[in-house]
Amino acid sequence: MGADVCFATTEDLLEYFKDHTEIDFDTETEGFDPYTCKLLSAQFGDAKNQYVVDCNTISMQEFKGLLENPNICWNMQNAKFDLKFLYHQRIVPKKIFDTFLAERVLTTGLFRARKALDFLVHKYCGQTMDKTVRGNIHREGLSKRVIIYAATDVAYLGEIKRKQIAKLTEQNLLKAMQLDNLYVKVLAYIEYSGFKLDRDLWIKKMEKDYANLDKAHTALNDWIINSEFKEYIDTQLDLFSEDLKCRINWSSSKQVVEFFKKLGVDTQIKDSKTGGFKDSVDAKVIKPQKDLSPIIPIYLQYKGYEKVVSTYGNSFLKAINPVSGRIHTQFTQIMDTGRLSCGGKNRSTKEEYINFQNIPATPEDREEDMVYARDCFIPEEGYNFIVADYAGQEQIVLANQSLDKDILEFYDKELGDMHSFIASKIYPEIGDDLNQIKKNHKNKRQIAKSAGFAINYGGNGITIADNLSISQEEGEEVYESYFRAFPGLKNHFAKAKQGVLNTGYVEFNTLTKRKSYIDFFDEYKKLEKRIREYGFWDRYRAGKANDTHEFRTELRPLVKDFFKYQGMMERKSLNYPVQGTSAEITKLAGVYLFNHLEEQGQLFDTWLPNVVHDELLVECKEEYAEELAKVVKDCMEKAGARYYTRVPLKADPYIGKDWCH
DNA sequence: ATCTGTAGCGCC
DNA sequence: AAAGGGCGCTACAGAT
Repeated sequence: MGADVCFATTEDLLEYFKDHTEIDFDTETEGFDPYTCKLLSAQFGDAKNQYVVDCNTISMQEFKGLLENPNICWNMQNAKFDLKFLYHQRIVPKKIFDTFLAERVLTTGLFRARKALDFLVHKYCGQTMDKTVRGNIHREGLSKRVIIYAATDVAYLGEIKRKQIAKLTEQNLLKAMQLDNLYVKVLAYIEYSGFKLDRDLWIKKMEKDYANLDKAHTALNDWIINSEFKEYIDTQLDLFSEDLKCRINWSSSKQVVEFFKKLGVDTQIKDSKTGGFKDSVDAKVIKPQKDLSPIIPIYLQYKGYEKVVSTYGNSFLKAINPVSGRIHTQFTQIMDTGRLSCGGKNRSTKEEYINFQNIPATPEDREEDMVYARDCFIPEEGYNFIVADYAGQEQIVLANQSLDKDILEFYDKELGDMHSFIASKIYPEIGDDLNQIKKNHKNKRQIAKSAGFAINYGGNGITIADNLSISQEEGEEVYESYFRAFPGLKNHFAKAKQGVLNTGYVEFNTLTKRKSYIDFFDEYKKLEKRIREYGFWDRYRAGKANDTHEFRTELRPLVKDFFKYQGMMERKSLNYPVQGTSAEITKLAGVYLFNHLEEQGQLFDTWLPNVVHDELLVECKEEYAEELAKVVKDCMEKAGARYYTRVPLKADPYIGKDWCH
């Protein structure tokens, strides 16, 4: 671009933008962490003029009024990043349009739009951005070419936004986009808040985990050394040692498979990728065979400790921020179902981020003297946690979406135990006294529980049979009776399946109309076209009968792929609306809560350390806790009611010093 | 030494 | 014809 660089004062900038209702905004920083890295520049712009503020000489406080002006929408690419640096200056913009999030909303399911702006500049403006200057910002300061580079980052945002809004309108996605543009402020705040880890307790936990792992490891090796499996004993003694050694690396599933087969364990499972069989020492495969040999339970124990030692170990300590003393992780805001994900690694800085969404839940029956991972997450001195999750969030969303008469009855009459209720519907002969079923028909209740779970995720009779280790026929029978019992659900699911096959996307709900697009839909349609060609099935049958080359190499794989894709789409069509709408409800609850904190002046005094799909975690001063817990409950239920009123979503916050669940 | 794919498993 | 949804991390195994 024919750039013309000239000097301007803070007053010039404020004067220029005073009547703007939208401003393109970006920052350059020393790095990714607002606690340890400085803000270098801030760029304010529109299509005509861009201002580059040197943050070394000018305080961002000069622009606080502008940035917090409620009439201005800030157009940003990946706003979460810049927001954290603004939060660090206690500046909270009111309205955001994030071109990165808009792109993800437009292309959910297809591919994951990246955070770099150059892709969108190319896609929407046909321009190529020169990113080579970026690396020099730190070294050469605000030189002319750096100024031009920095200004370029905000020159295109307005144009991208307008073109995105046209597409969002066309695809009926404006509301989904609005929700995520509201939520990005919340998610930035969650990352900025961080989560306090008790370092000493975590070290104690690691020591105990290591000791347990070591004990299990020794037990495994001793078992081998004292066994008949001489081929796994290393007899080549070390010069100064008389110890025999076990040759098996217990962390290698390949080696353990080999040994377990010799032990007589059935390691065969179906490979869903190839359709053939493969060997596995997955816990769910070998656990049912644990009575075969005492080494199997020891191995399972070893695997458990290996997991907590490796995944939930030293990386957590390394992640503690030297300035805040807390762990600040990174979330991704829009995955294929609109859910968040968490964790990751920065490719350039090698920084590793902790996944806050899969930290082991503390078991009900705590072992004496054990330290569990969640025990180590604590509130600051004088603060409390408020832990709030939705009760049966996905189940209730499904009830509202399917409006199945009998499922509604369960909620209307507050019958209590869902699994017993389903059992009573599948097996009418056991009556409808749910307490009695829970006590006297444990097996049928277990079948109902497992079936309900599988079916909600698109499973079928065979899945149920696999899960319960019952015959295929029995599994099919459970599947059939489930849908006989809930015809409304059956009808709802049939419509969902038809929908995705017709359109190539799954629409989550009627409020936001958020969609997840099927990335292999074109391929599916091509296969479908071939299969629908006149005479295809005659050729298929003839080929199959004669086992022809064409059948093996062309016809069979084609049909196989066709049905594989169709099955995948159908299962997504059942699950995504439930999972995705639940994610939206949790996001909206977060927005309501954030707005409350902002209005009450409680931001930076009350923290949001984590969010896990259906759960919000708040950290506030002890004296706020009682009242704020009510607000949290209210925000969550209000968010639920924005989507569904037929069966209300409920939340019940817990106040305490621990992250219990 | 570094990368990629897979198995296995943690959470909802 | 296949046969439960969504994620991310760690170890191994095999490759470069």
